[in-house]
Amino acid sequence: MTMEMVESQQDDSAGDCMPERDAVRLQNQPGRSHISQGSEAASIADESAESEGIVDSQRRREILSRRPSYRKILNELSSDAPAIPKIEEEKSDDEGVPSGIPAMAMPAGLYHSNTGQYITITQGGAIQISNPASDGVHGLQTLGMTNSGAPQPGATIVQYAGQSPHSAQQYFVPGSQVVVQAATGDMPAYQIRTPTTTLPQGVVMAASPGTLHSPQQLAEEATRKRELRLMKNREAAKECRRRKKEYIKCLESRVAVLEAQNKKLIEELETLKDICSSKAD
DNA sequence: GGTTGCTTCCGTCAACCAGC
DNA sequence: GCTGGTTGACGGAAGCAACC
Repeated sequence: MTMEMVESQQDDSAGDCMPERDAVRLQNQPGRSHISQGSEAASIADESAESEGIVDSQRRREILSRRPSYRKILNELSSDAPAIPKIEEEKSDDEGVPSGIPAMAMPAGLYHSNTGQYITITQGGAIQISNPASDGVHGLQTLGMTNSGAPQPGATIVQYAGQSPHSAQQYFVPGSQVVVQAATGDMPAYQIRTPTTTLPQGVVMAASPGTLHSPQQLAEEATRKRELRLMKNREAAKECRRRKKEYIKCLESRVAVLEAQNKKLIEELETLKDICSSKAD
């Protein structure tokens, strides 16, 4: 349990509603110092070691060390105080869902097609297909999903609003599910279903590494990897901020509870003091 | 209406860290 | 050692209120 953190958060919450970013900046003043800016922080720590000795350096390194994740901290908090809800671990997409039936309320996910496109499943259950070659956001295609009238049990038909320039597209989705282009014609359909054969989980690259020969292909692959990394990090940043907000809310509620407890104990103490003084008289 | 300051949100980068 | 997840820092954009 990191009491230092709770105390610091209590101090923060006790003050005015300074934005978290500015609060952190003020804490890290002056300049662009950052507790986890590796080389910069290390250089500061090294300089202090020379001037202030090994012990001080170690203490400084402890201060500079990275904090545990919000989920970890909050779960530790909640283990100390059962009233505080835990941040739930990410559940697999097919958890709690009958086999073969897609989870329509699945969290926003990012997937990669065998044609180099990216598929994002939004909170609302819609599927967005983007082409990284067209600057990511541009070329976004949104698909509506419906479960009604599925031709086979457990399959979700995704009706494609636009004309697909590709043929025989196949989208692999974690959770032993696969999105496939299920029909041809004027209105191509997509299905999310459990594959009959074992498929690799997660991201499937557009081509096997052995098929990449030309520098252009390598560059495209590098660009694709970068786009994928950026999109994943984008989603991770959103999730991280959400957890941070939840973490701060929990800390604030904990502060409120502790303040109430403190007030109650002070009142009890005053009552006992009065009783003792009256008995002494 | 234009400007300014503040706040919030988001995307990106870079570093750290755990799991393999 | 590599890889992918996590998160602080930073900059930009947008919204809003106060002021001129």
